[in-house]
Amino acid sequence: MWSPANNLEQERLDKLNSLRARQIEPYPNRVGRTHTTVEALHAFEAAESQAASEPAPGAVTVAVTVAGRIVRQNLKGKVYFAHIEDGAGRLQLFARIDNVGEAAYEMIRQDLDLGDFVQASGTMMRTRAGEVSVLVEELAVLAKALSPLPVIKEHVTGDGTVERYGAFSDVEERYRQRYADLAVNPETRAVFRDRARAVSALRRFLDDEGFLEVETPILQPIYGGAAARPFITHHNQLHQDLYLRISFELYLKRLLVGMYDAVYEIGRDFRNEGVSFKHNPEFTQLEFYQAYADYHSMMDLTERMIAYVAEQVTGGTTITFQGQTIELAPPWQRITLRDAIRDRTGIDYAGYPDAASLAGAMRAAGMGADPAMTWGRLIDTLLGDAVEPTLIQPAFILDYPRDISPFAKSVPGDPTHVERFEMFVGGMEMGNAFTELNDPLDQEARFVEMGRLYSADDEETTPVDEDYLRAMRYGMPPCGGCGVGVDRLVMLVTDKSTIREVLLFPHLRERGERS
RNA sequence: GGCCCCGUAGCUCAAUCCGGCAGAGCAGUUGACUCUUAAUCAAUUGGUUAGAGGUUCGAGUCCUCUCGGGGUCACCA
Repeated sequence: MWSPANNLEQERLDKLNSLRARQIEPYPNRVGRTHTTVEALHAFEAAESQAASEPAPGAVTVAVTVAGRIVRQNLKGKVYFAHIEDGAGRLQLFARIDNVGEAAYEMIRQDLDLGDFVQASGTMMRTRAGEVSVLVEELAVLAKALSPLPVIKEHVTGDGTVERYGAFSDVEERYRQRYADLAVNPETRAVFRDRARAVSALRRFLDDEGFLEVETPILQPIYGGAAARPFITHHNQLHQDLYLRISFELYLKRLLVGMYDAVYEIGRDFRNEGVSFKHNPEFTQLEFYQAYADYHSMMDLTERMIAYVAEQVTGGTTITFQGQTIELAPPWQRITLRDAIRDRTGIDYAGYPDAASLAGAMRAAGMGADPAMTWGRLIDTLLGDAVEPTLIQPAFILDYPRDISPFAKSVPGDPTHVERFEMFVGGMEMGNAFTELNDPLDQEARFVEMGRLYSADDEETTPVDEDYLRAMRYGMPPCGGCGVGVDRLVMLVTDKSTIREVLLFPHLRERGERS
């Protein structure tokens, strides 16, 4: 059973008990709200301007009942001012002992705290200072707050800018108690409204392009579609270990075998790996697959989609990300991986066709090169170290080494490369796409090849998915597929430098007693 | 996982360099105030300085370990 942790909570508990002792229910079941704060304000302003246009202006009477959380209060002798906030906005309450009576005024004076939810009934008016307010006739507690929220004071200066004092800014506490962060920091609420707008824009765009939204298993007997360590869980009754999915890829492509032309899924992937400013153990992924398409048409579609999302969230395709101006309107730069690496490092990896010679060239250029890495992994290292950080403006990097891309079709006439692109914006990888491999025998060979290449670090092996191969043997149409990291996309359009700022409840290590 | 930085009242922060009574603002409490809006004025409560151990006459401060967070590197398509 909870008990007060400090005098602030003790005093609030005393107030709650005092209310109950006077037969005032601090958590009533029913609310009688007639207007949101903003509706009340607009109703009054409309009535005011209508009255002003009439020949003989009379008193404006707009009766309302509003409800919200007390975010500021100011007791001034026998009058009381408070601002309440609801999901729509803020509104001032103005209560006088003459209007509400002595008993109610005593409750206001003694028992109300910042953070309490209240309901106020009265008529709209304007204070002498000009602020539209509710002249309160009745005031009721809707929910007593026992713990104090962080206190933030705001000062609106002459030019309309809001100065804030004592903002709740402790990063760890903001994440651990996101509800408090959201309650007191409107800009945090704005981030997650923007996130919702971004996700719904993705859906709208793909729906309009004729894609079908589907849902595939999160619990999978065989994981695959990416190189990542999975989370393992267990089904008790089936006596079966299951994996939390690391990608949707193999299930979505089964659906193309099943004759859907275009499908997408937005959902959670889980990867049992380190956390960083752009990695969380669970993250939101968008994957979409289109039959009769290839990676060129996926590029066209993807750049239009990202530009659409930016436009829907920010109002335009030119955005500011971490101090840099980024233009997301198509067309985006397209450059092969080989050219991009040669531009940045002077190394043309085509001249070093095996891992040993490439690693030697990298070391000669002063770069680290893990001797255990395959040729493709070395190239991937070059991409990550030398190319990725330079890609601030949106760019597609094309044509990847075959051995790190087991689900992509080869470039015609070039057995060492596959038709694959990754897209980068703001120095971050935002997505990954292929001309999807639909040759079942080649696919089987790739599984075997991957198993051989990665037997050393077996946890990242892509296991052979026999059911997926069976599906492909029924015939899979040529298709393009693309995956987009939704969290990173949201970082981009909300100008946040870490993924935790765009996750409502980012993963944090468990903490002991303090809470 | 390595390295660096951080953890003081409900919130935001001082005091740490160079060991010497643990402070301020907001919030709270009491009082004054019938148009305030960072309201104001007066008085006042509130601390296991993240935790454990050590050095010292004396530790928020120095040392060791633990916990948590941030950054960075490693890892990670």
